[in-house]
Amino acid sequence: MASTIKDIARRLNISVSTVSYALNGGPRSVPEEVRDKVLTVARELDYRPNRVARSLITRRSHVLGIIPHRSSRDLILGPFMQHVLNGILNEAELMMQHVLIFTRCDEKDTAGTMDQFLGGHVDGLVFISSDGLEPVLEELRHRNFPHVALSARRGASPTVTVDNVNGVERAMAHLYGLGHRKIGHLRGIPTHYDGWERHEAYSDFMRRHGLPINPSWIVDGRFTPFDGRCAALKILDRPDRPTAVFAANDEMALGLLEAARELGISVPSQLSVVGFDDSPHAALCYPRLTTVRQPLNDIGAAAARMLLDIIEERDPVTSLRFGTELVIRDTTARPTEDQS
Amino acid sequence: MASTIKDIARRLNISVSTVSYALNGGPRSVPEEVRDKVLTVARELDYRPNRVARSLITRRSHVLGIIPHRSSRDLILGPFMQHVLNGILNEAELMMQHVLIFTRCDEKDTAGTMDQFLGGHVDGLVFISSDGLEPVLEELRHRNFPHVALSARRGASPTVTVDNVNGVERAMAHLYGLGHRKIGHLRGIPTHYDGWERHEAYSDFMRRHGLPINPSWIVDGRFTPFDGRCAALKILDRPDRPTAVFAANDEMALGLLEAARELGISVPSQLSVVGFDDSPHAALCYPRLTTVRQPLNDIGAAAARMLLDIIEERDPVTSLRFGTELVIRDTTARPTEDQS
DNA sequence: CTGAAAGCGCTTACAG
DNA sequence: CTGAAAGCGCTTACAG
Repeated sequence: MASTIKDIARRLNISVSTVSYALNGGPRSVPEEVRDKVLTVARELDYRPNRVARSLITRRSHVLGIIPHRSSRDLILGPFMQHVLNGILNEAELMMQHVLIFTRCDEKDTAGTMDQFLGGHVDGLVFISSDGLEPVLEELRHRNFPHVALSARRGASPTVTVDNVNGVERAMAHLYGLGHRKIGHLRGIPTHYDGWERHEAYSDFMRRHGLPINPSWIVDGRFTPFDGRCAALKILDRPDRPTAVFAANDEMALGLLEAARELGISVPSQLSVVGFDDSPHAALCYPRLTTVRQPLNDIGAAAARMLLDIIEERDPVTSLRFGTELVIRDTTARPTEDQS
Repeated sequence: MASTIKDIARRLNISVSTVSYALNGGPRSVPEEVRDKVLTVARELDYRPNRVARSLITRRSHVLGIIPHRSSRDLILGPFMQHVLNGILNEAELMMQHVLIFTRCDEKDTAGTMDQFLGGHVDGLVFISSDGLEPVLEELRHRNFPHVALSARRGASPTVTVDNVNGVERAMAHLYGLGHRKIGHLRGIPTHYDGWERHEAYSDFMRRHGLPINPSWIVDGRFTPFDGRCAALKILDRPDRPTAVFAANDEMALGLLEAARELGISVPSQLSVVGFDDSPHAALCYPRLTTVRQPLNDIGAAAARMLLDIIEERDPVTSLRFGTELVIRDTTARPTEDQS
């Protein structure tokens, strides 16, 4: 059986309060010799403080909760989640917090979900995506429970987002500037806010420039290379295929590149491709991917910091939006004459 | 203020025990009408059970702890961690457990580290790597605290490992079979058990086949593409470069491919490359990477399951080793005549 | 200055 | 069958 402060107190014939104060170095001061004795006995007994008992009183666990996005039955950790999580973890470490990932998060069972979230295991929550979780966010707001959402509509809950509209604008303007007029889109999950916003921005650009939006040039995918490949096959394997495709993220663009290779369509000479994210592999694949960079690590770190600010009732910052940058590499070029 | 079972009990003039039994549906039975009233009031008061209070008594948090490997000051979530974590999360979900990632894990401060681990936040621990944490594992064993280690020497603590020796053997035999005799190695962190074991297996193969081991053909890296590129540059940018290189993981192999491209060395005609992992990008890069596949997701899932088995004192399974498979793609070929 | 006691929100033996 | 009580391991006002 593990030892407790009671055991230490008994051994030294002092009160538990003194032991507690000695162990924590405050707030009440303890004579140095007593403190030393407590520390010695603690070591002898292999004492480890029970943080759960403490957090029952202090109402702080020093753990940040993460709610991953679930694009299907199982949880897929793509580069987006990977790098955002990396940012969260590094920032959490600096702030001396741990990170708990909630696995079960049934959209239909709001009550059960709330039970998990509010059970005291975490001091606050970072939602990787708000997709399907509006009722949960709503209740969290109502209960005033600290939370931050990525990929969510700005306004209601505190958010850390990326400027999708601006990012897509850069990508599309680049393609348009090269001479592309027939531009397709590998769309993300439409209920996913970023996916939705990028598609909106794409459509908006096409309309504004009087370009034809061909429905068969727009196919959905769940942000994976596999989905990207399948979707790309549908778009590219037809006589009236577009001369360029903008993919909602790099993973799908990678799948698109693969599909093009399979169909013998050479990139960028016969097809231009732009992705979104600038995940590390965008620079390692071949041809190297032209893409819209968003600072995934920084977004994660900012979300973690904002969450702790809310938990500790500091600044009233409630939303942050990161800019993007177009990274031109080797998958984009002018369309060839006969294509236009 | 959030409501508690006391509030419910007071409202209905019944005891907290009855409320507790009603809410939990047992173990004591409660008349249906009382149960209904309790549930109604609970809803009215927006009652959420405090799981921390419960876990103080039951000594179960239903949370599995993860200790990531830290290759440098900050935590790097490469594909290895990504897919292992994915396996852990999916399995944890099936087992109704959440997952807590420990951010702070100072190798020098064993006591402080143990405080975190044993604080009651988690029921057990999965170590992504044992690198630098032997003293911690030792104490965990001594205290009989449930834990499982990946990338660790089999024997002391329960482990889930991959058969590195066999995997490397396949990779090397493939290169040797193609006619390669001058084979270099992009080595992982030597204190990392998998990295160490792969290097041992590489050396062993070279020796057994009477091949020359040239120290300048072996360079270390921390498993990242960036390190792979730097290391590869050292190996390749010299007159007596090897005709093939075996990289300790795919990420470094990807960096190697990039370095070769920069140096104008064409793969596979002038240089053969084999990686390890078969992470998704191995099939998406160009040329597609020949590599040793290990079932990362399954390894994570198995570790999670083994941990819960230990926590709940089921089977006495204490170690599991997964096999590998050579996936031949486009980065390996016979060496050209003039190279031999 | 230090000890006895209340209490965090639960679960569960123990009485009645 | 149900309530009063003890207790999980702590923290911290409250007495002395």
